[in-house]
Amino acid sequence: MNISEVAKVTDLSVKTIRYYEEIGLVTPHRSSNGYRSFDKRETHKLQFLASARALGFSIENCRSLLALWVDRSRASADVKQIAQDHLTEIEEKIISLRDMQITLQNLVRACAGDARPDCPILQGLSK
Amino acid sequence: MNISEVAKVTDLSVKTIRYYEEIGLVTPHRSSNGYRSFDKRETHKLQFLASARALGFSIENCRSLLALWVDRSRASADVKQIAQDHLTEIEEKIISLRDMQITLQNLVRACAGDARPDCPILQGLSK
DNA sequence: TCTTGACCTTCCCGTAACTGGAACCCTTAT
DNA sequence: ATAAGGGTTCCAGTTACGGGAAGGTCAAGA
Repeated sequence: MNISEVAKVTDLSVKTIRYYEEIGLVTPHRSSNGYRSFDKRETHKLQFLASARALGFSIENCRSLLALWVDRSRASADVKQIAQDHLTEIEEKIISLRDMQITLQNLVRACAGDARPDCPILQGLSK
Repeated sequence: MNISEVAKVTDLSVKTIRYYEEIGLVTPHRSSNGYRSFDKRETHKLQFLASARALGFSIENCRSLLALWVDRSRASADVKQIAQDHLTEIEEKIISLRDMQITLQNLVRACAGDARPDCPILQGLSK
């Protein structure tokens, strides 16, 4: 499969796939004309990467997960550790965003949002 | 005030303050020795910026908010618009993170996390 | 006076994970 | 012959700074 076809089935952009090759996540063969050629295995890797990225794993975590995925003798504990750590990060981000949300909601609610200059939002920010 | 002192009172890093000057958010005077010298006004701007950044506003939004802040003839509607848009972004991020969280929680729960290779997390990612 | 240490300066590189664009090659159809 | 629609590489830009080098400035102590 050529790159644009793989892009379609994996729902990744052509640019992204080239980037993943550049950083060593996939290693497609090359046709005689120099075009990348993706077999089933490399395509499946890209699908795996797409799923992991969709769950917010960093590229480096994806690299680790991919290595565990191809390693038949892995321990599931190693996978779980990565996932658990990532989950913790997600929870922290949610908490941080929620704090911002609450503060902002209060400011927005208090602001008339009309033509007058008085603005509780700006007041809140200048303290 | 010299830069390190301002850094302390604003709780911004020295690097960050220099960066804010570079992109035109603040314009400190210079002492005869070339050191930056922050008066009350510039220091207050930095405090404003620190608050806005803490609420997750982008630098460009901070620039707009700062302009409205110094503009005595602003309409509070303009401020509210920026805040409301940002609030929407935050809500979208939270939703996205919560989706990831739920999916990941299910995978992590299903994974034994022991020495065996069987791993529902990897299975979930390879679909 | 000299030196030491703590300031300050500018300048340049690196980060994450790509995206956009330029310049150019390959293939197929008209 | 040419045009359209693939493909290729390489370079620059994105966000909001942080790290570090090379070097000027200042106040205090020996």
